[in-house]
Amino acid sequence: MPTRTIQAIPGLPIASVERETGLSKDTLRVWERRYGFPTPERDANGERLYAPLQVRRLAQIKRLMDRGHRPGKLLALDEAALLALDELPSAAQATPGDEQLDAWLNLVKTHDSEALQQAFHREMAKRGMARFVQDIVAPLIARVGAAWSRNELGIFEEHLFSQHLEKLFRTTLANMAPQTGHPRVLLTTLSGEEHTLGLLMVEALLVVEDAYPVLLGPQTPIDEIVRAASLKQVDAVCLSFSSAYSPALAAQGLRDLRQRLPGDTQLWAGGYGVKPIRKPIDGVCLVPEFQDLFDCLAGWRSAKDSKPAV
Amino acid sequence: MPTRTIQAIPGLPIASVERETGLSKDTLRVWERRYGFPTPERDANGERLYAPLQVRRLAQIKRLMDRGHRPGKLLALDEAALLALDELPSAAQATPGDEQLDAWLNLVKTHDSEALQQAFHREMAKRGMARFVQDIVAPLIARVGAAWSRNELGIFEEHLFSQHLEKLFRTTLANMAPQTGHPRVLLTTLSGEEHTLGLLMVEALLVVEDAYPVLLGPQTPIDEIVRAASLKQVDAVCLSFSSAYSPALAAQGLRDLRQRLPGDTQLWAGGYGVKPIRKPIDGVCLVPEFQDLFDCLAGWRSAKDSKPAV
DNA sequence: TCGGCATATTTGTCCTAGACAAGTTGTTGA
DNA sequence: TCAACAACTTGTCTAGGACAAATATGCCGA
Repeated sequence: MPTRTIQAIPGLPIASVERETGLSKDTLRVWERRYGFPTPERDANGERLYAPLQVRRLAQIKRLMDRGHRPGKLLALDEAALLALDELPSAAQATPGDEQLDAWLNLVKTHDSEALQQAFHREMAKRGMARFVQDIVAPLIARVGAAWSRNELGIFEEHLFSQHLEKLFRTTLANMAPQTGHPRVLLTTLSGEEHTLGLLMVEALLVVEDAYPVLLGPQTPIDEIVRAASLKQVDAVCLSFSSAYSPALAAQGLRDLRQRLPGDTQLWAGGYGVKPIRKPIDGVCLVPEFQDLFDCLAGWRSAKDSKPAV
Repeated sequence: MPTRTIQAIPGLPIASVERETGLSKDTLRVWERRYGFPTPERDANGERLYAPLQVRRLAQIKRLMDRGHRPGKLLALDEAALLALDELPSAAQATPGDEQLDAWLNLVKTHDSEALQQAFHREMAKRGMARFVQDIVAPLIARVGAAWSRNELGIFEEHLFSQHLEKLFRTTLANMAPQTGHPRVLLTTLSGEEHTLGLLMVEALLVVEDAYPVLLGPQTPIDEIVRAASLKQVDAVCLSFSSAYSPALAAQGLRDLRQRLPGDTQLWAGGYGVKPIRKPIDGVCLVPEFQDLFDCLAGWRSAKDSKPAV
């Protein structure tokens, strides 16, 4: 068993830094050229070796960029200013939320898996699925995201939280076993959007409303969505966009998909990622809030009633 | 089943090809330079646009490389020879349940969700979890991947198949509810590796062996893995790598992680992605096959017995 | 004062082409 | 038959240069 020597780490090669920070090799090199940071050492072969401290700072800068800051500014700042930014101005931090949500956020922070799982089950039984999703889960996810960007909890806690929710929804849904129901709705995301939780929440809401969701998982290319819609004979396709997804990309993707989908197949788009889309897209139903999903559903049903035979 | 028609898009940019095939941009460019394949068009700006057919072939070549073939040979072959290679020598896996697997593959191709789900449950009950995973699920996943590379089924079928497996494992695991057991094993993947199925299979095997898995989900940065291991007090960390993950990156990541993890915490690495790693890494247990997982487990338990008090 | 539009800057990704180390294969000699 | 050495293969790194998409800034008219 090797004794761990602290100083023994000369530095990380560029590939490791890419993996750890999510900044591409090209970006790392071009930052060094343009801004003079980072300043990696070189090994005998002239290849970059990044000091662990700089890697840490790069990760911090990446986090701030995800909050909307621009690299040009961030890279000019020194250590202290960076930390100050990290603490302070996370936009809508002052959500005057319930104490209950705060209590739950605390369970997430302390990785109290058992308590969290129990609380979830209790609250779902108490409120019913629809209200549970809208009043608890969705706000809590937003809360956790905000806390992460404020560096109050790490990726580890966030992953654990996601896993608990996924487990909860999947087991609950498995027991509800929808073998029928209308409309039939295909659930997926476009390539580049990996978040599955939104889909699971929608699936849960659809099931309790006696619709028939077909969960396809994330990241389906557009032509495959079209093929799936046809083969599974769905009445609607529902896409989910997280806030990380570029609104322009989302709008473009929705237009592309709308064009290739049969006219009588509805197209719904939900999630935080569609909120910034101002202009309505022809033939696409934007569902920024879960409440709107019920409107879509009702809309389809009344349309169906007016021309019943298919 | 008719071969699916390739859509008339101009071509994929290099970044998309990297994502789809798992071949790095550098590799794609150097192959073009050295072997004259692939031969992408260029857009108005001189940037590469890869024909969908060539992307498919690149993915096929990658698959064959994971089986041990060398790129120099593969890239010199024509379409027919490549397909022949794809069929033949992998049949070394001529598991006796061959016809059965083919029958199941057919269920995947025809999106017969109900029949597939039923067959899964029946077979799991019949064989028990361990044999079910090793004899059915793992080969079937390989089969589906091969069928995809032969263009016999699309992403849609593959996603649907994955969703069924995920549902199956998650519901089964939820009911087994491990609140105790040893060793405690943290399950996750490095950043860049998104596949969750491997983790779920390992979790299932660990639970039936009376270990205590902690499922963290995919894409955890190294320092967060270290923090999670410490906070959750695990005895081992188990990473999963799919065949798309670059072996060099995997090895580098494992070395990085090994260095930061406490010496008494074991590190296991499994999945198709570790098969091409020849050189053993100091202090890391490579688990290319599920069978080897049991050896790791037994190894830990005998080591623990020899110094019981902790 | 404010919204809309044209211009300027910022920024990530792509390009070429050369180099080299680690791994694999092939050959020679004991 | 097997070890040692040479030759080849192959992925990843290097260096700037270039450009388009995203974002910021300035300007004009209402």
